[in-house]
Amino acid sequence: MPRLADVAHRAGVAKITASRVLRQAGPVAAETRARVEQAMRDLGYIPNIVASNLSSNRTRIIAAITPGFASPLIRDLFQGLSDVVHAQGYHLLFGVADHSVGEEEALVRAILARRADALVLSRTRHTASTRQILRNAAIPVVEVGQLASQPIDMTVGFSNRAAARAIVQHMIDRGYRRIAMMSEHQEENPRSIVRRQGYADALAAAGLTPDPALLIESSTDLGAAAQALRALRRQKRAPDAVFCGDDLLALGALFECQRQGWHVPRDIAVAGFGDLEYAAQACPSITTIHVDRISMGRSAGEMLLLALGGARPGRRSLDIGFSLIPRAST
Amino acid sequence: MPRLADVAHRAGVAKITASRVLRQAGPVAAETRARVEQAMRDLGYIPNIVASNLSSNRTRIIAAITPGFASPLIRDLFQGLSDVVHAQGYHLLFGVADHSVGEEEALVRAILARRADALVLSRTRHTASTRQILRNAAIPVVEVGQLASQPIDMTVGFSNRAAARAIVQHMIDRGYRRIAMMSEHQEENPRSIVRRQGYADALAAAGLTPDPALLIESSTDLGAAAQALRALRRQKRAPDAVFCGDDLLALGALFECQRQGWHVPRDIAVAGFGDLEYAAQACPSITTIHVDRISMGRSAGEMLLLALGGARPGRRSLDIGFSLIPRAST
DNA sequence: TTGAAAGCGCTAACAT
DNA sequence: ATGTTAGCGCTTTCAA
Repeated sequence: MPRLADVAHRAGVAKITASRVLRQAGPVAAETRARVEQAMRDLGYIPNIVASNLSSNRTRIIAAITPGFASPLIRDLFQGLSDVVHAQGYHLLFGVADHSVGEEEALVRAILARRADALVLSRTRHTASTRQILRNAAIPVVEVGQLASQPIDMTVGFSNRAAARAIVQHMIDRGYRRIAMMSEHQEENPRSIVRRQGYADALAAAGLTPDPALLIESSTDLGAAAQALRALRRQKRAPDAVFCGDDLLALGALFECQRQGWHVPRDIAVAGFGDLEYAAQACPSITTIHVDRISMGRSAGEMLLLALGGARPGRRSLDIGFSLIPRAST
Repeated sequence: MPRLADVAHRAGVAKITASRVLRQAGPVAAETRARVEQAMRDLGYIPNIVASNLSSNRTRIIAAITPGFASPLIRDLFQGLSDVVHAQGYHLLFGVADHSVGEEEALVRAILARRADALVLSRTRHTASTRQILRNAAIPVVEVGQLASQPIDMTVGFSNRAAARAIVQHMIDRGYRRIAMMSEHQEENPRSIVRRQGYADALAAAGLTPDPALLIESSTDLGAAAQALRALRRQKRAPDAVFCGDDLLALGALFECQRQGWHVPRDIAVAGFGDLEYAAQACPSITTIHVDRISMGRSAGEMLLLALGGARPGRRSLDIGFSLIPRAST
């Protein structure tokens, strides 16, 4: 493989001049530049960025730690993020930490060892030692999704609690009184906890007594959601509405209603969370919370790029908000 | 930041000995090892993998070029892939090439410049020069998804054509005769082309005359699918069945049937592709093609790891197949 | 089992 | 505008 020295030799210049052409940095005469570029083409030169990384102490790698690729949040987030950072020559390196926070810590170490320039965390709970390691590393870090109350560095997201509260409030306004909540097990999805808090907030604000029998867990699976809905309906005092912590659960509940011949929203109202592609088109369409996930990713990327550019902007926390989308299902 | 030399000094050994402990390579006395490990802990040492990369000429980075994160195929594929490669200390680096093949070539160059040890391509059409560059680079490459007929190196996937043929064949067997096909525009999704071929294969095998009026395009969007279905039904000789090139389109079509009061499958049968989570639970459940996407990703990872381990296995092409899942919608 | 010396291919800092 | 020198922090090779 040709090295920069080979290019320089062929162009009749010193290595550093070829390097300047490569990086488009520093002053190079147009004529010299052309000669070097020609030499690069002639040799089929592909720079060794690893060497560049070592020498310059920057990798142009942004690492991202995620619980997996499954969720639409993650998917759109990374779409927006990669759009923004690719445009500046950065690449995204992924670490998947599905399970424990301990796993996260090991990943953080591995990523620091790779000298990533910046880090994206799509989870806001971390071990104390993870926080410490990251503070020491002094690279830009952005926590994204649920807005972090005590960010390690920066955070972009929205309040799941406020959003859940808003949608339950909406159901109360519509006249529903026995509102159930179906959500994932908290271990699986930490957001369930805060969404439940928002649900409780709304009930409390309306002076409604929460009924533990109306809280039901379901894995993220339409079949499980259908089963959970049946369980709710079997109760003596069945709910007149159900808030699902996720549009996928809402869709499962909706299909179950169709199978059983329960009219939505007359027999039971259904609300979801996330505004996934099918929520607007379902029959009936599903009331939900919309979050601009792609722009969340973009904003995260922009904050990182700004920080990488040396600017340490005032705003270390960006609440991108949410919107309530009332539809036919409530 | 502490360097390996600092660790070595503190442990009273030479750099190389500390290096051997770090890499768990080469012979080190248990007692020496313990001293070095203690020194690492004392100093909070985090190795500089960039330096290691340069020196050893391996990065333990597997790069993946994808058209985006949106599709379930990509999502599950990378889930499986990352599971397998993380376990061996490899990390995944992403490049998104949504648009042109020219963009892909630039990305391939960038990735080779980063000295990725291996590459995953989730698209099987490439420029001649991309193929050439990759051949020269001589790193393991796996093309995944649609099984490549002329793989650059290795390929894991299935035949979209055979799968489409199978499902249309199934519809014919069920007695449907005017079978429409709804699919994405080929520019957006190259798989549409081969799925259409499979559709044509099945019609031809059954001696049915293909009717161009029954071919309709729709973007991957439930609203667009609903609109496309209405257009099909408005025709003088309306179809009695529609094969959607994607479960999402099938879901959109199904919802439209619900809204219009068209009975599925009596008024019109609907089939999809992909067996997404909602296909089994929809009302009625949707006939579709199932592909084990996660295991496809795992297999791709295993092939790469094998090749990286020096083995150049006989099988450079792995067809993981598909299965037809007949359900209530047909 | 341990170590000394010589790079890996590039860029930073300081000339000229 | 161009060049020289000296590393970046590790691993390889060879030797003891």
